Amino acid sequence: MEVDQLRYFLRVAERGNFTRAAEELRISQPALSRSIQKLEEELGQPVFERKTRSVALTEAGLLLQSRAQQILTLIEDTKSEISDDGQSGQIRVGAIPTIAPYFLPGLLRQFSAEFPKATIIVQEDTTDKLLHRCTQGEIDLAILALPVPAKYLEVEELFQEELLLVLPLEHPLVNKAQIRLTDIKSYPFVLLDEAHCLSDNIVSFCRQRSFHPVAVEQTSQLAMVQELVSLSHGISMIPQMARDLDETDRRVYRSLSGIKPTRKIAVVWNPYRFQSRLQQAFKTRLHNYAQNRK
Amino acid sequence: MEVDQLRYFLRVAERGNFTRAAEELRISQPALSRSIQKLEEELGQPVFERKTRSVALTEAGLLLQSRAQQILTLIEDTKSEISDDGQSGQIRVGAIPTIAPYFLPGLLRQFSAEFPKATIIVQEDTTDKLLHRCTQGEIDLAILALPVPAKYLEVEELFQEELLLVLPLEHPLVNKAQIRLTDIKSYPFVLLDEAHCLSDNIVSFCRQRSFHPVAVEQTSQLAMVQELVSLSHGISMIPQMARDLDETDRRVYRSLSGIKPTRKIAVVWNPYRFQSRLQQAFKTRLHNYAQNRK
DNA sequence: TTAACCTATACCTTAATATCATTGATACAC
DNA sequence: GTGTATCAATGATATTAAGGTATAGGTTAA
Repeated sequence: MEVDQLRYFLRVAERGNFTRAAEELRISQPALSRSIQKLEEELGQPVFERKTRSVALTEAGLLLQSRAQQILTLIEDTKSEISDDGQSGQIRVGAIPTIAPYFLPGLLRQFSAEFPKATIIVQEDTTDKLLHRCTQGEIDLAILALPVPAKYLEVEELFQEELLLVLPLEHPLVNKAQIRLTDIKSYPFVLLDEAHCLSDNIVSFCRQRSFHPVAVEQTSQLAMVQELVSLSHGISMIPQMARDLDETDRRVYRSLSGIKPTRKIAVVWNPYRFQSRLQQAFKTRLHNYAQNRK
Repeated sequence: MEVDQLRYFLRVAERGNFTRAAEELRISQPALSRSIQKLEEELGQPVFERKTRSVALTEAGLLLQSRAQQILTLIEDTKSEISDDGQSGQIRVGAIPTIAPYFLPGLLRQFSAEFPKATIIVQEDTTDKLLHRCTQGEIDLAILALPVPAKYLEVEELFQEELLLVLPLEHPLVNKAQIRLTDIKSYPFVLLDEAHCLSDNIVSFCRQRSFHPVAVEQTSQLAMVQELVSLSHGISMIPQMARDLDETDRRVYRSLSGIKPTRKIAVVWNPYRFQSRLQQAFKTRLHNYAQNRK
């Protein structure tokens, strides 16, 4: 049983298709077929049930899948652990799009200065995809907003931040001394599309106070939300960190009176994997940076 | 990092010598050297410190040793687990020399009849070597006498049996109606050499009753002890199971009056390794056989 | 200094694994 | 129902990696 065979096997299992898996593995399809054949020969039974348009795992294959995963992870972690000098290496950080551009740059600049030999790879994605990648070991840690359905993952809260109301310049509420939640009920909202958890945060906050914001427009970027608000397409709520970097005067930010909407930012990682010293250093710097942000 | 590389590495680490390890691995020494070199290249640092007459593990090597062990065990167990049909496969049983020939044949006959496809390999060795092999996964289970210093191993007692006094035909004690421990104090003993735990059992039993048996002769086999007793070299104690198979009339077996010396027989295995269904079947048959022995 | 002992290197052979081209089988569209 | 697209498997061939032999090179011990 060879390491490559296991790697190949897992990819086929994931894709359910030899041809596709072979492409991703950058080997030819016949090579992949034969590799799996050898594996099956050694195990004395097939691991895939070949259907006409796809392949499915057999019972033995299902068992092998989890074991192969373990074996490869153990090998990967062994290599990291041995090469761990606490200074060089790479850290793969995931973050949701409503955090990444507003929070990471400062942290990364600071961290890179302290650890010049380290390579940091940032991946932006939605919460559920980041959690999946974290579980799979494709990223080392993820920075996202609570709540997270994080089974088998470690979660540590970093900080809480306010969501600010953002209004067009000429909006009637701009001149109101105190804006309460009930005041905004009747105005249409501009929100991020449903893949983003920020919308969930906002909607669930409103719902708890028994109204459902009417979204007139759904976009995929926070900057777009801000621009649309400036153009009077609606009002919205924007995290403090995004507001801090917004220097325009074409829109107005206001803090709600009464109970303020907030979101909690947390870091998530897979505790079953080896944590390099560099990773640990990154996490402590992350906590410090989160504390001293203001 | 290849599976073979890890296998090679572990052997060199164990032997502390490339040439010797290569012989055991049945590859040439240069092939082994190169394989380790590639491994070190991948890890970015040496795993062995080459001394002039031997090689020692570096810090990285020490780390790799335990990880490599884990990885190979995981791979082995995965293969067993997948190929496990509950009928075929092999079981490697270890037993101490004072148990193996008297206890195992009957059990093995019975087990082989029920599981004709199974292969059973019996290895006779001393208690500490068997425990070590069990820990290393070189044998699946061991049958030996308590007490066992079995860290990280599972121990289950099978049964207890009496140690019988064995005397030459013309020995003065033969005609005594009841023989007590105090009666034998003055007679010289024939014992197994110190590698065998049966001697420990006997000596510790006597010691607890405050006398130390004088050994005039030390042999390495129980059959030899029996023969020497017949030739009046001394007296001894023999486990019940060995007495049961001894059909000669050239020596006399007697049960001691009062507190009788005994030994406890137990089965030991490594709970951290995968237990095949065949192995589990063997263990239940082993328990049954031990119970119904009489 | 020489012999013994080890590991590393150079060079060659063999075996494993890849690729390319193609077949064979099934599903789906028209 | 015939044609076409989709896949995995196979055969022939090329490439690459691993292993073997011979030997160099370095260190210890007699």
